[in-house]
Amino acid sequence: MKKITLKDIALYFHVSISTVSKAVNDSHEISRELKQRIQEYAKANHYKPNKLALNLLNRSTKTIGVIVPNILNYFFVQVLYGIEKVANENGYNIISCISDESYEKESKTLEFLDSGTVDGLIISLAEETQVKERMEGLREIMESQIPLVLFDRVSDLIDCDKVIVDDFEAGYKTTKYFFNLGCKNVAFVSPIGNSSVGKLRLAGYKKALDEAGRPYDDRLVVNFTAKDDLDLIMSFLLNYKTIDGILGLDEITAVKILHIVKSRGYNVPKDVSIVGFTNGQLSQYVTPSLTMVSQHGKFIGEKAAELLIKRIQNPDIPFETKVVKTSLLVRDSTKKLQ
Amino acid sequence: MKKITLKDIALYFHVSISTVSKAVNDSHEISRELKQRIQEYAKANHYKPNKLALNLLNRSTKTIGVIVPNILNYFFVQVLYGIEKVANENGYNIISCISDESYEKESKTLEFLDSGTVDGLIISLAEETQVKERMEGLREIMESQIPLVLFDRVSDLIDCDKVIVDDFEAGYKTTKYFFNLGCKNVAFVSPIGNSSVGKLRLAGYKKALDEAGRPYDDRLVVNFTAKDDLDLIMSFLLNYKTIDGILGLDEITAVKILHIVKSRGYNVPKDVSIVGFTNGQLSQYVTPSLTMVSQHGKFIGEKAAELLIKRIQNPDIPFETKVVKTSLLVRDSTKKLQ
DNA sequence: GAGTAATGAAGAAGATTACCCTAAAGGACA
DNA sequence: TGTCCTTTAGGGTAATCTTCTTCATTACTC
Repeated sequence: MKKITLKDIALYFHVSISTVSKAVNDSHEISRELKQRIQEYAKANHYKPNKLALNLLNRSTKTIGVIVPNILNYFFVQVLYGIEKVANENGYNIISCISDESYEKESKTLEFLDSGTVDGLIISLAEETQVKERMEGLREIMESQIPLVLFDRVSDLIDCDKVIVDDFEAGYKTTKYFFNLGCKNVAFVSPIGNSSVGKLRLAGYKKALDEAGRPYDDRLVVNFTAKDDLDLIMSFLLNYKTIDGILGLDEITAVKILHIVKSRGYNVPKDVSIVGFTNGQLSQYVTPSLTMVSQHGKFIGEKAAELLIKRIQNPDIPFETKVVKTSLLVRDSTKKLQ
Repeated sequence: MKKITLKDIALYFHVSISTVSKAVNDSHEISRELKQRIQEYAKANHYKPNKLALNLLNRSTKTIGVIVPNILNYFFVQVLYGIEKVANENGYNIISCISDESYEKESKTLEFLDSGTVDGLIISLAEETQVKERMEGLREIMESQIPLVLFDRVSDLIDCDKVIVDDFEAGYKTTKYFFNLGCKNVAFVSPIGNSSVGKLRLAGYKKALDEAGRPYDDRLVVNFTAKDDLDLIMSFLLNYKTIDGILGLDEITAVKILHIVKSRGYNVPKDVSIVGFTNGQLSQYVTPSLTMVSQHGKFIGEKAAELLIKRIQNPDIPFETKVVKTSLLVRDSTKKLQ
């Protein structure tokens, strides 16, 4: 017993398909009596208009595609939550995909989502895509005229709506904050050294160094990947100099650093202050609770979705870039101001 | 400059649509020369077959719908990750929806996903749906013959493939574990008292009590909702009796309990042992690290996706229920065995 | 006259809708 | 009161969305 269609109903009542269509849509062109019989029959047989046919007819799917690099990262989950909220309020559903930081997977996903499946796209680029500047996939999308919003991990090579975090300022402000606390040697530990986001924060860090008249020491800047042993890396760092401030570029990194530092006998925040990026659940509940730079993930998601829906409805307005300011949530992992 | 279709190309070359279709699909029926010209033109103009039309033609979308109650819960993110992995390996994409524990939102989503949008569904029920046993939406789905897999929050009223956690056994084993540690008064703190999952774990808890010959004290069983003040509730609990073991039914609850208990001057695990459910990142990094019951979220997601894809390919095999065993990850929040 | 190569026409997937047709009813007018 | 014209109720036709596939239909060649 497969899905019932207008055709089946038409056959049953010996009327035309359009009559049935009008009947189920309660058109006044159909007599009360016939309409009622058809509607009852339709209901009894669980008739539902086939969405695929309607989508084809209307050239719209009321669906937006989202591609994030990593769903186990709480920041992206927050963004996703924000997107879903706004999308839902506007009658859209989201089809969410994970690029796993891989250009290839991102491209394949893009190809899947191209060509009618979605009304628009919200994307944060895979690290590989950013590093290698492989924009072919996105170019295709742009040429297909599919509304596109990039967030967080964006690219200057693509002209579209964007929602970004003011990462340069965040790096700058946070580093200055360390200095205000009295820190002398502030390390910068990044699992995303290759992404635009990581680079901007580093630039901010350097500017703060510069303004404070301190030399830039690249041995205090540590890039690592998932394959590396953070424990080992931190041990080199801590043996190199008397570190009294550490900036971790995402939540899990900050938490891991805290663990490692504590396990080596340092007191946080007395000996070492730690600040992390992305305010999630983790940072609140570790001991001591971590001072964090919040990027307002949910808010970013909401803005991205709003921007996209606006563009879907009005494709010709000029592109917009929304900059979301970060805020510092001071907790117990940074010593008090002197 | 909108999307180019076969028709447009046909018009350009003054040939029929079917010729173009065959040409772009590299059919041997078309002369080499014409084929090449058409293919070049198609490529130059970024022709892509319209997925909607193909979906309609093939009556398949290579998309599976997923509805989870809450995406900010790490367990569901893990499941989602597992689903995405298997789906992706099999050429499926996922359209993910959040029910926010609300029956109404779940129903609306179900309606959206019904009627052709997806090839199959993977769902964990909203708490409201479970409590009120409102199965109308799911019944519709079943009658539409859409392949369906329920996981974690399931219902006996619906006959379909299921992936469940052995929550009864988990509740039982964990409670027994507390007794083996020497605990006398084990509290049971649940934010999901109304869901099947919560009830099963409680039943296991009772069985362990029973076997140990201890009386069931319902003041040791605490149900609360997001609106309630857990701090206050815990204070009542701790004042009521000398609690020396607490079972928290999800990760964030366990972590919060740990915080509250510690802040009241108790030593964990010396005075009170704590065990939580769902092994995420939180529990590893709090101090002391929490002993957790792992439900293997990613594995559940993988199994659910496998089950669904199997059913899509073969709709007539009998329904299956996969039970996933939990495992206890002993860490520092439970005292040592005596 | 048969075989082959190259192309086109038509139908199918499912739904909507602008437009058309038919019959009966209503109204006007001599 | 009979005839003609106009309405309108009720329903059907066909176009449309895009693609693929099956089955012709040509025009050659041997």
